[in-house]
Amino acid sequence: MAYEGFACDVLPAAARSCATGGCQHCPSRRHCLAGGLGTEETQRWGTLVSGVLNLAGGKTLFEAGAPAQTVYSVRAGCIKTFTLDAEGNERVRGFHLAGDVIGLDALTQERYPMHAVAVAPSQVCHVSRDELRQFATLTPALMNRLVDSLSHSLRSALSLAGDHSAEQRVAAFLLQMHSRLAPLPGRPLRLPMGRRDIANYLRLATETVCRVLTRFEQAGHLAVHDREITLRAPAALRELAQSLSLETPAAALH
Amino acid sequence: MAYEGFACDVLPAAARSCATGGCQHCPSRRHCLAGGLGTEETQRWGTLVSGVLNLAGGKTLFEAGAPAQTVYSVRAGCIKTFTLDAEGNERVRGFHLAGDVIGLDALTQERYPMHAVAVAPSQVCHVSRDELRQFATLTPALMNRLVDSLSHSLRSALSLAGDHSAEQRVAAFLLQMHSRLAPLPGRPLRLPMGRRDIANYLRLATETVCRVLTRFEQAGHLAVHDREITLRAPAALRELAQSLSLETPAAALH
DNA sequence: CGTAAATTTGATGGTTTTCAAGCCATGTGG
DNA sequence: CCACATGGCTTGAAAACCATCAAATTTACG
Repeated sequence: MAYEGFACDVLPAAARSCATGGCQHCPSRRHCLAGGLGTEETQRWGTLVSGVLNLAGGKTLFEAGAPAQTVYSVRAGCIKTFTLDAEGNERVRGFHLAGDVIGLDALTQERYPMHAVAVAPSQVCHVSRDELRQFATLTPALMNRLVDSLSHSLRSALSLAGDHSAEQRVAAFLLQMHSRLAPLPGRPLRLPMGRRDIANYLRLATETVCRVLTRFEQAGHLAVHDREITLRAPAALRELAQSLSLETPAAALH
Repeated sequence: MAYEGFACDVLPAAARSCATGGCQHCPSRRHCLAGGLGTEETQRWGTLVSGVLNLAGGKTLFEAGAPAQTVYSVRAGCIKTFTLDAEGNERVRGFHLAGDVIGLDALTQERYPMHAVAVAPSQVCHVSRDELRQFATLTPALMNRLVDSLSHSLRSALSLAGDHSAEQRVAAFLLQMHSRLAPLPGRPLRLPMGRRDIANYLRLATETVCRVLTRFEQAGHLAVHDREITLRAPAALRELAQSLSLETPAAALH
């Protein structure tokens, strides 16, 4: 079940703060929601974080339909969110890396609309939905981060909506992962998730993702070693992915 | 340009009210944003409507990037909204029928993110963005309609995001049009838009839409006469379209 | 009535999926 | 330590599906 080993894995805020020095010294604070906040506000933010949860790869964070009282901020690792259709087929909706927030839907809804599972060993911070909501109304900088986060989700959801070729999708995915994981210059990009999840997310067959990767490798655009990928010609990938990002002049509902 | 013949085509609110008896007697009031309001509130709503615009088929209502001071409520006809990508290719984002509202983005943004063009002869009501925003904060029923309208847009946008077969897309489209246009029992469904716009909206080739329609006709699911379509076996279509609607347990961002 | 546009049908080709098999790493039990 | 099973990844061959090109037919409209 979801919270297997919960009690053992959660460090109370005090212990965590003691162990890590609090949010001010969190290694992923720059990417975190709290990133744009001042020192004082960051401390206040730290009091919202009621604990840190360690999740082994494959473990469930929460399930669709469960009451949503908590928003999670990813501190390390990778969480995938997905839905299940009527036939029980998985449908990956997104990957959440360090600094990403999961469960923002919870701000306006009572239940999680998706399942959330750790794809790699991960750490996530608990944040009370109600306290976050309250704090956000008092802190414009935080509210801006929340809105940014939501509109970013929407944009990336819409960018997958178009009919793009397999190469365009994979190229865009690799570039996005590269910018989000930001490996040190010269170091390879290590993808936290497997080919099957990537393919599902991009709405492609697993084999197609493989083939596109080998095609890119043969073209000299990158080097593949299992889940480690070295981008050799990011410009070529960017050219391929272009139409995926330029497509939406502004965030577009209708 | 957008407002060609604007001055001639707009009836001032007073004249319109005189001609039609006001929003209380508008033929599409049940589908309108004002639909859920009480008599008194509907009258107040009527004062927000500053005019009615007649648009011939093919005429532009507004262009992407234009300052968004007005929200439009479709009274009759059909307006399509679309974006243009870098190469100038059109991309249909939605069709707006009687009762739909166009430009709700304008509630939070300064400019229209999309182009809006009448696909068939249409009538649209002008509503001031600022007055609508003000009125909505005072009228919970109206605010609910606004949120419903937005979440409906989001859901339909996401339902197109999936990778579905041409038959699934066309079936879902026809069912949606059938329920929104609600032809009298036994009467055919008259589509306001052409095959090209349908195909573009569904991310298919025009020819594919044609072929699917003839395939449906040969299967006995419907009868096609130009833009008039009679659904003979809605259940068969519903079965095909199922995965498109059941896919999202709840409105899902992430 | 005639021209342009929209719709339909046919033939062809390309991209992706599907089915099938092999490879490789990891882990387990003997 | 090895045999073996497992699951993820990769590659190959065939088929499905849809887009594209081309042309016939119909419809719309000045």
